[in-house]
Amino acid sequence: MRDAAPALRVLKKRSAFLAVAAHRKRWVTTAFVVQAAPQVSGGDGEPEGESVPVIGLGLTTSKKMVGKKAVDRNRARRRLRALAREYLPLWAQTGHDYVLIARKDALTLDYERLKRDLRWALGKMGLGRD
RNA sequence: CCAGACGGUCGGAUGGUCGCUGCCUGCCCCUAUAGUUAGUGGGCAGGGAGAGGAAAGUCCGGGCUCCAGACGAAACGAUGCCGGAUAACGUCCGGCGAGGGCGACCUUAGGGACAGUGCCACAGAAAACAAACCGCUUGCGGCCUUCGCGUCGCGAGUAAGGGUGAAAAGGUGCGGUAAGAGCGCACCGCGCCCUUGGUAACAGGGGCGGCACGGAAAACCCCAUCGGGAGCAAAACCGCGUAGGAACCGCGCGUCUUCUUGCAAAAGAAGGCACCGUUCUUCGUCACGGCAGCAGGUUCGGGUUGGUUGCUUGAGGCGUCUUGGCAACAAGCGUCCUAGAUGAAUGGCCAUCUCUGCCGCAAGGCACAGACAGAACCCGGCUUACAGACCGUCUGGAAAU
RNA sequence: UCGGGGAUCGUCUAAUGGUAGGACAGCGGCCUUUGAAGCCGUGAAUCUAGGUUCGAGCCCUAGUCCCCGAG
Repeated sequence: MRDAAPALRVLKKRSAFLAVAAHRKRWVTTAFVVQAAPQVSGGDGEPEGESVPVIGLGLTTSKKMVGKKAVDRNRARRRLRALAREYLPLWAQTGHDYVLIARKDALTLDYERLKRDLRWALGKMGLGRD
C-alpha cells in the first residue's frame, strides 16, 4: 500500500461538468465517453488540509445518447457508477475530475469488456497509473 | 373436453461478494457546559428497511401551502336519463330507456329542436308555413276515310304508382271514391289527458285527437348543476450576498356644512358629497383606507446560491372478523408500520433452482428471468402499455350417466 | 410542475361538414446533335383507433410523435 486509497467526490454542479468538458481531453469507447481535467485548486475544491488524494467523478446519461426510457438510463448510470467506484481509485491519477458519458452499448456489453475499455481509455489519455 | 363471458390475485425465489441512502442502538471525536449531561455536528461498528400495478400519460377530483376585504351578476370552462355512494369527481354502485349477441353478457355524451338564429351539398317537380315532373281521374273546346276505352289544347281534382335522394310529411289491411286521400274503420306508431305501480327515470292500463310535430344541439344556442387563482421550483426559517435604484406613463392636491382660535387672511377638528386606492377578465353593491408626493402600471438595471423544515402515520394497509345495505360503501373491533432520494439512493458481478421459448422421434441440447416499465408533496379515480402463471362464477356445445 | 400549438403527396402549402387543390421535385413523351428551358401527360397524401352525422381533413373522445413558452 503505497498511499492511502483516494477518496471519490461526486460532481454536483453544472459548472463543474462544463469545466471538465471545456478541457477538451477525452476518449471514446463503444460503451462510454471519458472526459478528464485537472482539479482547480482554488475554486470549489476541498480545503488543502485534506490528507487523502481526491478523484472527482461525474456521470451523464442523456436521453439522446442512451434512450428515452428512464429504466435504461438508470441502468446505464448504475453500471458505470459501479465500474468507476471499483476501478477509478486503482487506475486513475488523483487530482483530476473524470466525467463518464454513457452510450447505448453501456446497457448490453460485458462487465469485463467495460473494465478493459476503461483501463485502455485512461492509458490512451496518459492518466493511468500502472 | 371444446369454444366463450365476467371478476380477482401474482408478476421470480435463495445464496455469496463488493457498494449506496435514511432509521435505531453502542462507542469515539467535536461543540456547549464547572460538571452531570445535551446536540440540529462528524466518524466507526452492529441491527433492520429500501420502486410499481401501472411508479407512466398528466386526463379529472381532492388534501395541503401561499395569494386575494365580502357578496352578487356577466363572461369563461366543465358536466348532462334516474336514484345512491363519497372528502370530491368527468369515478364507482344499483336501476331505466335504446342497440347488439343463441346465451352468459356487452355497448351507450342518453336534457331541450313550438326561446331564437343558421344548415341539409349533388340529384330531384318539391328538402320543411310542403310540393303537381311523369302519371291517374275528370269538365269544356277542337280534330277525324277510323266517332273510340282515340288524340290535341285549356282548366280542375288527386299524394295510390314511377323516378331522385341519407331523408319525400305516419305504416299495413279493409272500406270508400271519377281517381284518390286519416276521408272512415281496425291494429301498430305518434301526441295529449286520466289512472295504477315505482323515491324517480320509467313501465302497465284506459280514453281522446285524427296526423298536427323530418334530421341535426359531438352547429351556435337555451336550461339545470358545479367551479376564486396559483402550485412543494407552493411555502416558512437560517446563513451569505446584491439593491434600498433609473426612465417613461397615468393620477392627484377638491368642495359644502358645523365647531374652535383669530380683527382679518388663514389654521385645526368633526361630518357629508365627489375623487382615488384595496379581491379575479369586466361590472355592480357594500366594507375598509386616503386627502398625501406618493400608493399604481410598463421598461431597463441588479440579483436569482447553500442549508434546514415542508417529507412521510395517511380520507393508510390487512382480516375465511361483526353489524347495516342488492351493491358501491359506512360504522365497529383487532392487527401492522411498509422508501423518503435531491447531479437524485433502492445497485454491480457471480452461482443454484424452478417457470418460459426454440431445436429434436427421443435421450437431450441451446437461450437463460427474458413483458410493460423506475418514486420526486400525498391520496381517490380514469386512460394507456404488458411475457407469463393461477383462482373463482357463469354461458353455449359435445360426450358419459 | 404548469400552459399553448401542430401533424395533409418525397418537400412546402390550400381546402363554408359535400369529388382532397396548387407549386417544386420524380417518371414518360414532344422539341433538340445532346443537355437546360419550354409544352403535354402521369403516379403519389389527410398521424393512429373509435364515435356523432346521410356524409368527417374539418366536429367529439382516447392515444402516438413533434415544436414553443413560464417557473
